[in-house]
Amino acid sequence: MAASKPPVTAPVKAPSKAATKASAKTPVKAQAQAALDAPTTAAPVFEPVRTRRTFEAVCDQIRRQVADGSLQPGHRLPGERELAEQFDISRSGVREALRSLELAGIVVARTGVNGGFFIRSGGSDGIAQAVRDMVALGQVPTASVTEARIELTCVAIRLACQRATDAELDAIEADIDHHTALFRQGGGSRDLRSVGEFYRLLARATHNEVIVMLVDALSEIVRTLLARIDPKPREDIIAVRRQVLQHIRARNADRACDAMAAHLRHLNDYLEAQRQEKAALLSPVPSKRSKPRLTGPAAA
Amino acid sequence: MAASKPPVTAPVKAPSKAATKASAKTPVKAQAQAALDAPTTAAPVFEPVRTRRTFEAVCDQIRRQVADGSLQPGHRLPGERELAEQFDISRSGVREALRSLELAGIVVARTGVNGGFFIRSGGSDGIAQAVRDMVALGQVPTASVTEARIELTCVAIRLACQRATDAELDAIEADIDHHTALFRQGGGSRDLRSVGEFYRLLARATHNEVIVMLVDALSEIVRTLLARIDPKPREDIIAVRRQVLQHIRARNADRACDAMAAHLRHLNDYLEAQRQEKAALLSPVPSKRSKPRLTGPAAA
DNA sequence: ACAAATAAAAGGATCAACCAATAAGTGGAT
DNA sequence: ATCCACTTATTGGTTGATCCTTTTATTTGT
Repeated sequence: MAASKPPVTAPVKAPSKAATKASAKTPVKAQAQAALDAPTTAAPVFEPVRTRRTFEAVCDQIRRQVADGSLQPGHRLPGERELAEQFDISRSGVREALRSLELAGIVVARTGVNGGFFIRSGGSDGIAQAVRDMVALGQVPTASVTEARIELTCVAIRLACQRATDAELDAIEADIDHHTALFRQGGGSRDLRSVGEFYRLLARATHNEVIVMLVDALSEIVRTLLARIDPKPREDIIAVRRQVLQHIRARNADRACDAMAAHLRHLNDYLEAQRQEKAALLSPVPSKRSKPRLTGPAAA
Repeated sequence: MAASKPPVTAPVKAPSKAATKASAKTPVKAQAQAALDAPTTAAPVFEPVRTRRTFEAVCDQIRRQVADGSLQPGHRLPGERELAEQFDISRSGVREALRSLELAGIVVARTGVNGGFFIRSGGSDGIAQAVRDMVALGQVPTASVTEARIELTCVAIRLACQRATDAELDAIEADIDHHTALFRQGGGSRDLRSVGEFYRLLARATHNEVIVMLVDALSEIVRTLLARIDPKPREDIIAVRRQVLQHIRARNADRACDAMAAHLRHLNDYLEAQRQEKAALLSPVPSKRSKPRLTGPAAA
């Protein structure tokens, strides 16, 4: 049966598929290893290449097919069991690969009959997650994040001034009106969640999806970074947004940028001050509450 | 023995750890499901929450500990087997979680005794990968990518004009000199690889790590997007870089930006033309060379 | 004292089940 | 004929046991 269908995917492992599966499994690893232990002698002209675990090879094959259009959004991959057979690896290996692709936002899993893994269409969470991880891990100060966000927002405003259609600007205005109503209504603290909608709509007016993705990601990061801090000047936010929108309508990029940047900077300072205040309260008791680390620093 | 060590990680699954493991395993999923099928009645005020597969819960716990500093770069996680015991899940689940974290650049695996999973320190490949995936998948036109890159580079230049130290600018100049030597030497096609170094150094002069990450990612994307197209104007590139550097040294952001943007736009046009030309050659034969898709479009 | 052999620890991979969710079919009651 | 409940097959989700490979620490032999 395996011979009847076209060899859609190249087996990840070795030459052929022996019956007992006790065939050689080393060649892939040998190649990877040879590329890996280049002893960093002269100029670093070599690609990272990295160790090739089986699931990585699977990921690469699928990624490549997505990249060159062989696999398009909505398409369905063969089932885990069938993929395992085609790649000639175990189902676990396939699953690890699919996990990774799913985490990266490439595919999405659906259970049940007629389920399976499908190529995703939209979604830009991947970038947000990546930036968030960098922030959490790389000791990037939050100031850098907010600054980058300010700069990117200004870029978006300038492009929007050149390209925004009336319909898009109307959508922004509708969003502002929506928020105004929520505030008047006494919408409590829950409305912080939709702060990003304004920026997303603004970015969309640039007609550049990459800008949308980046602005969206950074806005979301800042939002979660400074979450649960309750900012007072709500009316301010509304006012500034209306102001920025009017400047954009007038195609006056400079004034729109200035207003936006000043607002964001001010807001950032305010929130940063609160953060420091809160940190000062907590600093006499670094405490290590009850969250021990998994293990201590590594020996190496 | 399990009781002697502190409960470092909360078991992912249910209440307790029964001896036979035949205990209930539904509560986590039940909760997730309850949160999931909120029928979208009123305003979308709920967090995405998403279905909680076990490995996702594991990822979240580790991510959280990384985020709040309990786990810092260099630290070592317990072994897969021990983690499986602590989380009270199978080793496969732990592996899937660790795979995901590794793909995201959070941890790195080392085999052998005294090996294990370690928290990574640097690295910004995650963003590049995310953007690349979006491009491959989301049908983002390459023009959007290059435009975003141009805008971001200008942002970097402006910030660099404000903050760059002489040492940083000297480093850029050294890089340019290095490339000049390579070109004169007739370095062939290999030198395209290090195009990004200039932009990385430039971005680093902003003293904003997020900008560095973003510029780096976009530069790398553009580089791979337009790979194997051999640009003629090499001397041009060197000349423009020197020019931009001089403008930055003079703290003249506007002129530096203009020079850079004009150059990038021109280069982009040139490469885009080549791309279209190449596409025109290929279009009469869409061919589907020998790379069949895994399956056809989904029924759903 | 140094080198080779060995043991141990850790990730890497596989297999064979079984569980859970779900779309599609089946069949009876209205 | 229509509609609802039930069954079923398929597919991802999870488990645990078993083995392989790599790497370091230790032992052992000269």
